[in-house]
Amino acid sequence: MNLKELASRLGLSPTTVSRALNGYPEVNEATRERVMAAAKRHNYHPNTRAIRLATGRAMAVGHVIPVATRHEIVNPVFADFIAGAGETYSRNDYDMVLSVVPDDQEEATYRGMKSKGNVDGVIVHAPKLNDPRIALLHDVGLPFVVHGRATGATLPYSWLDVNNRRAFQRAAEFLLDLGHTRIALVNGLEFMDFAIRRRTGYEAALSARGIAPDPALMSSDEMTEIAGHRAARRMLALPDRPTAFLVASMISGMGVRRALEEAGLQMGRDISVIIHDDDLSYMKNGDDVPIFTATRSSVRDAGRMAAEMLLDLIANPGPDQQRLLEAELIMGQSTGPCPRP
Amino acid sequence: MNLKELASRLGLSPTTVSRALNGYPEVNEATRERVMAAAKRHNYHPNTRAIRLATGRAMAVGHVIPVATRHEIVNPVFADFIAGAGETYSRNDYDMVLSVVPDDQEEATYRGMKSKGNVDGVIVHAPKLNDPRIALLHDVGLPFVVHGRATGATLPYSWLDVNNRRAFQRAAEFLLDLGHTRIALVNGLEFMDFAIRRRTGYEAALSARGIAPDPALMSSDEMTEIAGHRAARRMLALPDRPTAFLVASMISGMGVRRALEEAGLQMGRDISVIIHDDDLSYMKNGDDVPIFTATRSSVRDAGRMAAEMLLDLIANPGPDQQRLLEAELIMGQSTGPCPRP
DNA sequence: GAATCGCCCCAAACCGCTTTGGATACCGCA
DNA sequence: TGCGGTATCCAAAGCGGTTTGGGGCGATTC
Repeated sequence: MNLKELASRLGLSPTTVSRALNGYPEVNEATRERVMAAAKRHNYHPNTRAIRLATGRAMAVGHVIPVATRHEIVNPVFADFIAGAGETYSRNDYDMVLSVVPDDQEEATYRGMKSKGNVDGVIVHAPKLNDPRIALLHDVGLPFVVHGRATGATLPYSWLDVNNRRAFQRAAEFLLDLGHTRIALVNGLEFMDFAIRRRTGYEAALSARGIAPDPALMSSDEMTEIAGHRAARRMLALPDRPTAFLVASMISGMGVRRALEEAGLQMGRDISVIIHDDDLSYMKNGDDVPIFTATRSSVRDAGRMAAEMLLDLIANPGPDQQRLLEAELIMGQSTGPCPRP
Repeated sequence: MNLKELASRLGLSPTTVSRALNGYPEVNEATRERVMAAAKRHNYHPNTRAIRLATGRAMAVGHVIPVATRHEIVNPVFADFIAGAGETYSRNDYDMVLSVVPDDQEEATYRGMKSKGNVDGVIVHAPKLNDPRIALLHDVGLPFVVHGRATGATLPYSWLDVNNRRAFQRAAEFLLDLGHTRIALVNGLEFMDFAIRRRTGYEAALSARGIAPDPALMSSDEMTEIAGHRAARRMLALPDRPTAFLVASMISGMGVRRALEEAGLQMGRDISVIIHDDDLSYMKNGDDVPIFTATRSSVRDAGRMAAEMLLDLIANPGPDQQRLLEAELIMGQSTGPCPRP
């Protein structure tokens, strides 16, 4: 069942039927209803491929996932972001196309998307320091929204980010207020922009209290259980071990917790831990009472909002949009006063 | 730069240029090279939208992710499967379109995909007992491959699955061989087909040794850290507590481990644990030496293979294909002889 | 009563490619 | 010399929609 056939069944021209279905004014209201009814009755859905060619719009947005030989972006945070963005796309009848490509083909992929015209815009994931993708996408001329920010980018661009600096600053201050001075940072990889911001927030809080950040208490690694465990274990073995941990993710936090348990330390009493909680749907920080005290910001909501920004940008190409989200500090059972005042 | 323009620059017809680029024989080899060179020089990429309309193929496959009010399919396993499938699609110039839809709109989504024609086939995720999607997709007439199997389905269909039953049977036998008799099963939700198969494998192993499965040692819940912890804690509090655990996933396993540590039990010595390891890229079961003894099967590889099966099915619609993968039993540090012989 | 105006509708062009059905030129061969 | 065959290319008709540029007709205006 296509437009032409539907039109002939109705004794109308394809033009009129198309207009009736798309809400154009130059069609009698009675006719429109007749068309609508017939479309429903015959289960007519316009062919997406034809619409796309005729309108010149892809009605789709791309997410490029570089699959690296070295570091994986395919991480649990990504899954939830995608889920959030996908909800927005579905609501707006857009398709989400995911391209999983070797990281050395990322540039070619973006250029190809533009010239092949299979997407109207893209979301940029996991920006790095001086991320080259921003200049690239400007050059290519594809609307885009960055999830996060790229320190060092000279060109303006649209982004949505969590205030990572402030979140970690507040978390550190909270620990300081509890009397902790030996506060460890178990950070993500520091070529990732968000990790840099978190470190600066942490350092700022310490410095403001006259505490010099101790490199021995700072680690930067992948946000896995293993890496979290490894970092915490090393730090706990120090002669002047930390009394508190600031940890980059829920998963890292589980590794840290394992190290604490191995060391016979009780979380919340002997030692404090604050994690950053992306509020992942399948990895909740506790049921009702949070396990970890946390800086929380739903990455799923971020996905929803970033997608909305992008669709808006595609619909009316205007000035760049920015949106900075604040994380909330959630009180859990993993923090308490410093046992060694 | 489009085909027509490229053709006129070359002094050729669009027909010839199209044929030259697509490798058809009815074009002079010298001409073909001239065309190829010009295409490269002018950075010509055929418009995807036009190709799709002209050929009637979408060059895309769909993955429908129902986002439930009740249970989430957006889980970490899903992310890795997608990554694997995406690699296959990229290699074959197919797009992957993800549809995140409320679960009550799943049927409408599949039907819409067919009539709107934006995908050539779909992958079905997380099949349930008597999954209605199989009959639906038969009805709709969209090629599909199921990741897993749906017990109770009457129609034939293509699938790729891990031999979950045998994996859990072997794991249970391994524990039995170590002298364990009180073996607990921390399973996933049992409306999921794979969870049912795992349970039957577990039960079969016990029954074969004359041990009646004890309902108190069997739990079925979401595969989260929290749920794993909850289940293990409950079982450890039993008067006749288990000496070994068979656990559905890496994440559940982390919850189980937490419960063990709380109970002061050392994994591998006081108590044994075997998990199922999907070999997730960001949640490895240890670096070189596995943390957990595990039944391992890469879900990423599964994604790659399922996608290949689907593309094959689309290219040459033939008989259904099935593929059953065996999990390997990986020796880790979490198992040992039963301390209470 | 003629000119003007809206309201509805339609024919046809167009989006950029593929594919069918020739057309032309040149070849070898009878 | 003439004819079938082959190699090479092209014009045009699609794919299934959207959109432009009217056209017919009854109502309104002068």
